[in-house]
Amino acid sequence: MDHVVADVEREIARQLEVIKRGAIEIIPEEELVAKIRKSLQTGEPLRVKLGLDPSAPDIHVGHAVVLGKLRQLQDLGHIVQLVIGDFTGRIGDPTGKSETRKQLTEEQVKENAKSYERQVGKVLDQARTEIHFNSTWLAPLLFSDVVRLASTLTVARMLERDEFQKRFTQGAPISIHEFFYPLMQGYDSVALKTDIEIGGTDQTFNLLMGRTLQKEYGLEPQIALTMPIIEGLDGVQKMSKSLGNYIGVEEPAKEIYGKSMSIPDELMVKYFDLLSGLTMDEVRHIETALQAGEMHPRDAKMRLAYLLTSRFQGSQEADVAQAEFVRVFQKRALPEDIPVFAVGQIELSLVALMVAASLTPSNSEARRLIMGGGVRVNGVQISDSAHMLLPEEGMVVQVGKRKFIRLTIA
RNA sequence: GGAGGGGUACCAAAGUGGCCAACUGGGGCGGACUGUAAAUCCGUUGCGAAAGCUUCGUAGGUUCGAAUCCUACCCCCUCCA
Repeated sequence: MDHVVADVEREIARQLEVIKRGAIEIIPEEELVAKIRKSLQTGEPLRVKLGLDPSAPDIHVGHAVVLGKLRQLQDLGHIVQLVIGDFTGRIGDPTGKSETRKQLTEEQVKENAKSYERQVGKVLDQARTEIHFNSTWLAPLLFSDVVRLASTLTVARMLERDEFQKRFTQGAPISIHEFFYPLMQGYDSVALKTDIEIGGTDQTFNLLMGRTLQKEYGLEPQIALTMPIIEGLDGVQKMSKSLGNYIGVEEPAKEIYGKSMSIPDELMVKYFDLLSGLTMDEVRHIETALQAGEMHPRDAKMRLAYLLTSRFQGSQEADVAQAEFVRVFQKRALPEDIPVFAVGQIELSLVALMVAASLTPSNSEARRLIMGGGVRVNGVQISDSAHMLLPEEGMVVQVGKRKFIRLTIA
């Protein structure tokens, strides 16, 4: 009997260690220990929830931090509840921008959910993943239910949320309905009897709301597990689709590799730590080697880029992407496969060609680029914006560092 | 309900009858340097080959001419109730 107990304790310690790696906060840790113990004793897996925004179905590397943690939890035997916020999405998350969201249709929601499933499948274990739509339980609520929900919180309490706090002091608008967002998200945890809810640190308030509401409804409160927010390619703002500073998990290998190479050096170790899949020790090793100047930052970053690419697109693709990167950016040679653009063999202006091949969105833009020295034809810089050219088979037009087309005579 | 302030390009912010397609900063893009890093420097940042056209919350109006003046409307903020 004694060693059974000892085994349980050892297993708890093991699980805790896995869960803690890379996490910012576990609120509260003692309750997590209790939940794990109970799970081990009853054989019931813990339910770990993650909320997803239905309107932006592009999973990026920032999400992968959280997804990676979920995967670890699955590997520990627990269950993931993905909640597609199809109802919440109609309200808009109070993270700035007061644009009212357009309501998604049923089909769009279904489609986006499919897309999520596919992308998330790159990281999660499908067999241990449940997908829920929160309209299922939110839509049927009566106004009286909503009042009951709302009465659990005070305005002062609501204003504790960073985002509200900030906007309130800045005199920026806060709509009343935005207060419902955390309430709804919290109610999701009530409906699903969630044991652990995971999110970025910016979600802390919402995660705690789940605890509050679960207690209010006589349930055992969930644990809030927060993960670091990862900065995007600009190195300053958090990675997000709307800021355009993201690496999408479904992007072509070339893109993932290239974008990874463009992250600032200061961010490298963080990326290694949270996304590379390397052990703590390996990450430490790279970190010290970099600090000591024993490793060229470029080489470290290439390793990172390779690991990220192969994680999402497989190692074969990663090999190709790396070789391509070396060829194009380090040896300044032409990429392997340049998109081909068919033209007639008639003289035409370079500007017109660039627009026709959608290398640039407008003629003005094309002209600016030419005058700025950003355009090459067969490797020769063209600086005359009125430049005319007679297409030849195989002629290569390059715009900037990375946009190429090869002409073919139609 | 009352009083006051405000809505300018991707963002911030000047401009208050012509010199404004709109100062400046940030961001973006391109170039030099390099490691598709950072820092720095240069150019560029509504559309159009140009003439010119469309832009300053929305709709009208005054004027030879408006982002700037008038009218109505919409939205935001602050204080009072």
